[in-house]
Amino acid sequence: MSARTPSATVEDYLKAVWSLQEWDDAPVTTTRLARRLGVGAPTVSETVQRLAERGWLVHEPYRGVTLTATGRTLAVRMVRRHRVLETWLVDALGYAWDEVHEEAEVLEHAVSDRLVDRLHRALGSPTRDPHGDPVPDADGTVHRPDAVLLADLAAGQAGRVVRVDDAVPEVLRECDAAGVALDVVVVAPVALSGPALRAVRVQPVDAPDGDGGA
Amino acid sequence: MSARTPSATVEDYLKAVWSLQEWDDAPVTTTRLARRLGVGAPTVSETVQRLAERGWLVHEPYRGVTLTATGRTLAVRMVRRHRVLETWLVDALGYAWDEVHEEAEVLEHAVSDRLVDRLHRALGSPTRDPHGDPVPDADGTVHRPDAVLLADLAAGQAGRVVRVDDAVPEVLRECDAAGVALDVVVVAPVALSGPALRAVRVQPVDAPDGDGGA
DNA sequence: GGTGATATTTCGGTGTGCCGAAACCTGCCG
DNA sequence: CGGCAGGTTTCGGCACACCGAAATATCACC
Repeated sequence: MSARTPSATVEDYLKAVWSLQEWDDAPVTTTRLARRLGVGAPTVSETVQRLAERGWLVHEPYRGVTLTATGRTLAVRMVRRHRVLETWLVDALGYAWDEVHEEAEVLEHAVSDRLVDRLHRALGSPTRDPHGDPVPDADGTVHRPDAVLLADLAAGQAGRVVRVDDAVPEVLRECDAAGVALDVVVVAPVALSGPALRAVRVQPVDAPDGDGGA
Repeated sequence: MSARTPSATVEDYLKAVWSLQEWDDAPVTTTRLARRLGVGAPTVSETVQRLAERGWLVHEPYRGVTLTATGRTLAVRMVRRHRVLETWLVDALGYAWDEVHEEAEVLEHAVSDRLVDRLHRALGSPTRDPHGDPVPDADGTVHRPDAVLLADLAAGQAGRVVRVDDAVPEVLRECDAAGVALDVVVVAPVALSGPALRAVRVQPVDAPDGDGGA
């Protein structure tokens, strides 16, 4: 139950739990966490137990995990750090949007809240990162735009791109090549691979005036 | 002898060894390292042995440690990271010079060389950090200005401040209060505490026209 | 309602990095 | 040159974070 300073591993686990639930509310199992974190299933089982003892999450054995209020706060803080850092890398240092994820993944464990807040302000207090993901407020509020997977968009229907999952760099480069970028209006079907279609989220719009990309 | 990716601890130890020799060539003992790193003497003994096995340094038991070429390269890379980061915090984010050390100490383990190089360029390729310490080149070259301790400056002699040790924030704030900043010309004796007099290095100059601070 | 495939946890084991207590060198001083 | 006070290393032990192999639970299908 001790509340010591969380290690980078703890931060990673909590952020992973939160992220797995951001766009999808299927139960967060240890196996999904293992895949996400790139470690073995036994490691996750064990670590999850430690985190549960520390009060960051609740573990229902063989069922899955849920964040406690404390855990969620820490998780959202990590997400904020990650997204502010990605924005900084792109806006201030000229990185491409497919190059920032890995770098931010490491940096997020090393920046103080103070630094993140200054950085955020210096960047003009952006509300979303280069991939369209919302930047949580410093108080932990997250404004999630409701949007559908591009894969689920009915043929002929138009949608404005509001978010592209940044986990797989190849997908981002594929979007670049297809002209799919934030705020671009596309019309289904769009010529993208399956993974890419599931990485892009759009807000349906009425007036299909863009060229779509097909 | 394996050459795996160095951990943050390894980076800290190597940088500490290098730093203890930057302005002073007394032997680097495990005890000095322990004080510097804030860990116990047994820990240092043990860790130093691991680093020696990995080929980063040579350990002469009961005598002290010396960096190998590989170790020195890594150490200087860490110093470069640290100093570029400090410069960034001050120049781009408005931190005061007594606030950046701790922050950079953590960040230096999380930034890639690529990021540091971009940052360095974005800052205008500075050759020294906010405390006057030289920023090593990307290839590992360090240009150390020869300068004497303010404590050793003969009375009546003038000197231009070229470097202030940033290890102790209080010393930096004391300098602020006394008007001692980089490039300021002071005349000995200067009204500073002992630790501060030993933290400031000056280059003697012929024309004592500044007001000194006494 | 049993049974097997699959998911999950337990078990034994490893490397890193830390500690206090105890053993050990080294150099100095009488 | 012996002994003592330092500094230094060795020893036993701990927490974290990982793994593969083995045991165990769950669920879906017959």
